[in-house]
Amino acid sequence: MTKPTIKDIAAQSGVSIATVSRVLANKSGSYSEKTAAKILKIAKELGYRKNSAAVDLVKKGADVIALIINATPTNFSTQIIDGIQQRASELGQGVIILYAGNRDHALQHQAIITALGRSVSGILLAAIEPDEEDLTLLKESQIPFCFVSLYLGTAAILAVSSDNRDLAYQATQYLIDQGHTRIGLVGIDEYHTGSQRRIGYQEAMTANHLAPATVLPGDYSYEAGVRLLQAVKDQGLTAVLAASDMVAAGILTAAQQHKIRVPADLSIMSIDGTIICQITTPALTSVTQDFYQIGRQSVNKVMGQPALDFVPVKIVERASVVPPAD
Amino acid sequence: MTKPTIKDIAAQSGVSIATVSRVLANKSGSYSEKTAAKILKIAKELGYRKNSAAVDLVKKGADVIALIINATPTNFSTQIIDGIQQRASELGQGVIILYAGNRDHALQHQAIITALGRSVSGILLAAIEPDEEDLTLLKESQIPFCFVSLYLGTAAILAVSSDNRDLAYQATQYLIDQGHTRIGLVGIDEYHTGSQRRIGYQEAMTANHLAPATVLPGDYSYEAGVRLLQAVKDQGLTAVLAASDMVAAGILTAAQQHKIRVPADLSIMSIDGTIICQITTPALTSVTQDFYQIGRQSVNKVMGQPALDFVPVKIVERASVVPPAD
DNA sequence: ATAGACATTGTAAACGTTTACGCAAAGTGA
DNA sequence: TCACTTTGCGTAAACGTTTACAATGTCTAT
Repeated sequence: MTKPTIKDIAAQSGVSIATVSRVLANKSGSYSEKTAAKILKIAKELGYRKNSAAVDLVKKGADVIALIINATPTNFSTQIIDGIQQRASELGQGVIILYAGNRDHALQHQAIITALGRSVSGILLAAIEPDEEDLTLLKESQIPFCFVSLYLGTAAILAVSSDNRDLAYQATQYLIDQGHTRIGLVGIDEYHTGSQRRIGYQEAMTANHLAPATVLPGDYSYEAGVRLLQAVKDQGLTAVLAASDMVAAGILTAAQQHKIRVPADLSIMSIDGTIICQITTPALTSVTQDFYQIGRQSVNKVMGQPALDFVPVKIVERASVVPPAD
Repeated sequence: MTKPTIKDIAAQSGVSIATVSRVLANKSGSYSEKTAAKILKIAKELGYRKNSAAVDLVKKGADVIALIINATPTNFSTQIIDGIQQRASELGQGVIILYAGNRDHALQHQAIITALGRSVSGILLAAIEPDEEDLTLLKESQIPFCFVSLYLGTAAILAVSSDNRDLAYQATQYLIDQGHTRIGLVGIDEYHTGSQRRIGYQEAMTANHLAPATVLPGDYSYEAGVRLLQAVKDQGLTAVLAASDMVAAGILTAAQQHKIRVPADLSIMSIDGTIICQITTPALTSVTQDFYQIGRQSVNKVMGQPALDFVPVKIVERASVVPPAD
């Protein structure tokens, strides 16, 4: 009782495999209703299922978008995935997700290789910082790829993200408008996203004649937030812009352990705006990214449709930012 | 400049495609070092990459495990994925993740079809409640499948999870040991996992001669927790066992809005033990599941290796449970 | 020198589809 | 009636690998 093929269906229904294939592929207009009905019936009886490998082989490529994603300490991924999946299915594309571990280089590379080997119709890289090798691999592959939630700083490489410079500028300006002057940027990485945010932060500070106080690098994780609180305290900051909701949460709980009151003694503004912001006490004021939209736009882009480069952010006020005490 | 195949390599190196294939597949002992070196060099120069479709076709199946996962409101997924990925790669299997949306039936079904069409070597279903149709589809497919973090109540179907009955029993007993008598179970679903937990809860209550007070069904989400607080209050409970960290977080923030002090007025014990438990104030005491291990064991199981059915849980005390006030 | 074992390679079939091409039958317009 | 188009279907090639089998050459032990 082996897996049935179109050959079996052909045999049982007394037609050629070509006809079976045409019916099964819905090439309407090239078969009669009668044979179609017969074939479909037999196919169902046999429990027939198309062999995608065979289809991909002859069609030279799968109608599938590969999404490579790493285990970011932060958890915006489901919204991105939702957006991608939705838009992809509107365009008749499936989605397979390849997991690149936790900034694990080998896994990341492996995932790219896998995607290329499957001749997918597009590759999406979410929150992935590529190295040179990955990049040339992708470029030479002839298959379109697009970075998601990461902007490499050049229009030559497809990408959809928030405008990190602007995002940080807005957030910093918001803090300044509240009356803060000793503001730090905490938990950013040292790569593209981080440096773009750093620039926005610095621009906002100098535009308001404030000395850019402190940038404390990290890796967007909860633990980074916890660890960096000491430095925040030492610098005598009255407000911080946290690189992610997780960093914000880390700073918050660490602050509470140090008897630093939030927001009375320290205001925290978070970047991302996931549900984490509602869970903490106090709830975190954030500059919220539209991850769902980022997802959608990225499949547009990788499929050659018109798409946004930057998806707007918005500030949502919750309870973790107030004017400084002094 | 089309994508190079073994044929191109064969032509350039003056050997047959069979030899190229053998070298590229590392069939050691069936080729000489010299030709291997030559072939590998040319392959690299050409930027050759195997066509997985062709390989899968002739090999009748891919060395890949498909993981079907839904967008659970709770976020234990990355740990499960980590475990799966790790163990899979130890066994020489790749992993592709198929996203089943948010308990979206059509998508769920679609994902199963896709996995079957790709003749993967195993299918893992994480936190998926199957319907009859899905189940027969899987059973008839001849390819092994295993539920992850969900036990269907019969040994006939492969599954790896925590022992939900025992988990709920332990948690309830813990609350009782703290002196609570008016204990509710909040946010569970009405399917397998939920009813197993309900049983454990009830057993613990009756074993301690307490009337099972209240079971408030939900969907494991933050919103469910928020919504159900009113009922918790109305029932005059002094402690709740929340179906997930997200539910617990929802109950907590809603309680704070109602000026109910946690844990002084209401103790909250959470099921899952993800990082969410550390983020809230107070931190959530939880019965913590070992999701990483669940992931690992599930690939063992689906690959026919010896594996645990139930992965032990442990109670970790944080700050959200204290003895009742009165 | 001879037989057998072994190492290395080539030939060709197979995997399950899609699709260009061709052909017969049926329909259409004059 | 004829010429032509359309409809429905079959034949066979193609996609890029793997692998059974056969062929060749080399080595070893007699």
